[in-house]
Amino acid sequence: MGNTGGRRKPPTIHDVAREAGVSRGTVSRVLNGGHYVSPAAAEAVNAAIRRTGYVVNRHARSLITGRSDSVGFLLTEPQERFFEDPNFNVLLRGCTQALAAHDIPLLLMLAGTDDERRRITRYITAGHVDGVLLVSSHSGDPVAEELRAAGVPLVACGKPIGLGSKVSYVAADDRDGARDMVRHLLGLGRRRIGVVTGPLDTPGGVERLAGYREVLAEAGVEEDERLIVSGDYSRASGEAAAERLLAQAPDVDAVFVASDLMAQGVLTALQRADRRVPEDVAVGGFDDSPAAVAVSPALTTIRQPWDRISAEMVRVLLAQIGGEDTAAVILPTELVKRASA
Amino acid sequence: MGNTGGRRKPPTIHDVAREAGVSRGTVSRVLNGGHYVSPAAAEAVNAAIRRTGYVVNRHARSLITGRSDSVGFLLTEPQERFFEDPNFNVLLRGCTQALAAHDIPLLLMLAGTDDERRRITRYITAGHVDGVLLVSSHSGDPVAEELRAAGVPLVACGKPIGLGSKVSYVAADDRDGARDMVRHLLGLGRRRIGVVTGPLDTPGGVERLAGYREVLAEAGVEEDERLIVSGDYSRASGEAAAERLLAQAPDVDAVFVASDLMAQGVLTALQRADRRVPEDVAVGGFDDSPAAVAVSPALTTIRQPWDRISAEMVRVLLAQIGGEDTAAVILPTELVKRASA
DNA sequence: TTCTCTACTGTGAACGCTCACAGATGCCCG
DNA sequence: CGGGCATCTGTGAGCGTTCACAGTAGAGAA
Repeated sequence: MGNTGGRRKPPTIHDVAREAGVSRGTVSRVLNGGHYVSPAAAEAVNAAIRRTGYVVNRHARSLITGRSDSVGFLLTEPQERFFEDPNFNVLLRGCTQALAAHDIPLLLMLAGTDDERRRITRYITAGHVDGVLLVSSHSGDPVAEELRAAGVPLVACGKPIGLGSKVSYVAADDRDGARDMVRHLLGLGRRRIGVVTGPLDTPGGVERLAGYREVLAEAGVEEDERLIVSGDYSRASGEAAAERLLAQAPDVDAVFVASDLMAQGVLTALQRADRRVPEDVAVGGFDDSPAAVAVSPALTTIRQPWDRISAEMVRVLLAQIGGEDTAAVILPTELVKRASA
Repeated sequence: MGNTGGRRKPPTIHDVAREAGVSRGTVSRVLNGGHYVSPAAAEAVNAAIRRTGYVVNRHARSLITGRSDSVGFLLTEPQERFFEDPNFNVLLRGCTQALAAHDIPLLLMLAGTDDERRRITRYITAGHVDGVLLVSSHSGDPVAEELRAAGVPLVACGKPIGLGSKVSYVAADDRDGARDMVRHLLGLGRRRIGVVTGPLDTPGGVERLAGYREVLAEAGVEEDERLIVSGDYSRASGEAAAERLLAQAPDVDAVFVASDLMAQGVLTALQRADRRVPEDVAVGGFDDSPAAVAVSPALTTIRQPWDRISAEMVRVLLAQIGGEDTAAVILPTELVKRASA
């Protein structure tokens, strides 16, 4: 097969100008906003563009403007965790589409190895993208630090935990979501409420646990360390955590699990231990991922507004690229009641 | 916060040349292969590059070479189906990493709406990417046709079904995988083997069904239309298909399901109908997705070599960009035995 | 010596665009 | 009627690179 047909040389701004009977400058002005052009000229140019099928050469434009009109979507560190997580897909898709609306392509960047990390950092700091959407649960991510230091516009998904310079971020209100869920479990009359936390070096992990603690304290339920176990958001870790929980606190009557994926594992473990859900043990998840309805009983869970998160990330990043000062954005979550609690 | 620090103007090839005491041309030669440069000059240039932190400006390079040194990863049509599919992630990651090794960024392109389709087609045909990795199960995909007609290097994942000009593709050997699975079920002594096919407007759907038929014919088992039901690769469709199957052919003693996701649904339906797996009904999946081990019993399934598929797609695409004629690549699958069959 | 060949190096032009600036036109106001 | 202003248009320069070409130097052959 091969390149049958080949690619013809595309028309340039010059061709359009000649076709429309105006100068390059006028065509350029029409292309960029259209200020200070007469209606007649604009019309002629647009017609010529249509006729010639002209598309701007972004390389030439970028060369002079210094902008690349593209942004990077950077995933650092534990790729498996995210790639297994359906929310990642929703986020990636949302960002891609939000950017597409601005005609800005998204470059996918996966920093797994140190070598990749170096390459990507160089690529970004060299100005090949205008800004970066960062997904990194890691505390004190060195790539993020370096990019921030280089003054690269940066918006993180989720609160970047740890230290260092301040970074704009967009996140769901993890703590408040956790509070809602635990309140719901309390409302069901449960008092021995366990928790399977996420990794405690991630903001989500920390915040969801904090919400759990707050509500119990508020309600006057005394805290019991045996009711607290932790996982790493994976299904398998949820299963293992639930086993530990059952061993440490056999009288548990509800579990708040910090992710649906882990909740799947918890359900498996409970089933094996012959505990009925929700009669014996109510289970609450977090994420409202597809997994939540795939299991039986369907999971009561906390929905994170991923579509809004991605849209906000893009909005904030573009604002930052535009030179504005941007702050953190926290979006509300929603309790989704299903069969498991 | 905002742009504290700001971005300094990066060094150019000119700066490097001055620093190394040579001309632009020599630096450029070192950058591109290093032929016809004296060892001394090359050394001086490399030292200067290291000292200045120079990174080539890809826009300037692209402007003159006409190459963009980037490729698009294009997903057309039913986005939900793919985004729910964990294999998609593996593929995407594999392609990104394989390209990264060549220092080529991957642009993610999602063609959902007609508007997006138009925009993306224009973007690609304008030469903003050198080639396209295409994921599209759709028959006669108009975007693919248009790209092919424009002479854009193109490699599809899976055999593009239907008509039109020939397109290079990389695929797992669906038919052979199906054969392996059905042979395995026969080997277990099952004779009333049902099948839940994928959508029959996709190559995978067609090929896997063909493999099923071939083996049964070979084995002298007479075909029974009641044993054939179809789904769309989604979990829910698998569940519905299994219900139909049980109603039409209650004596079914094995089911070959064309995807693990659907197999999950099949398992649910069988459980509800009080059929034990694998004792009453053996179940074979396809994909070896994470879902395969997440369910109980764990799925016997066919593993597709996704890591090799992505690597091959990139290899073939780069060859095609380099002007070579490329053909289809078919990779072998592997039977993974677990509890369900 | 002179001529040729190879290895290497520097120079200008060009890629397609935007931007700053200068010029032109028309209008309103003094 | 001239000056100021707003609106519109064309022109040249330059963004950072590669590429073709010309040119230099040294080695080896005639």
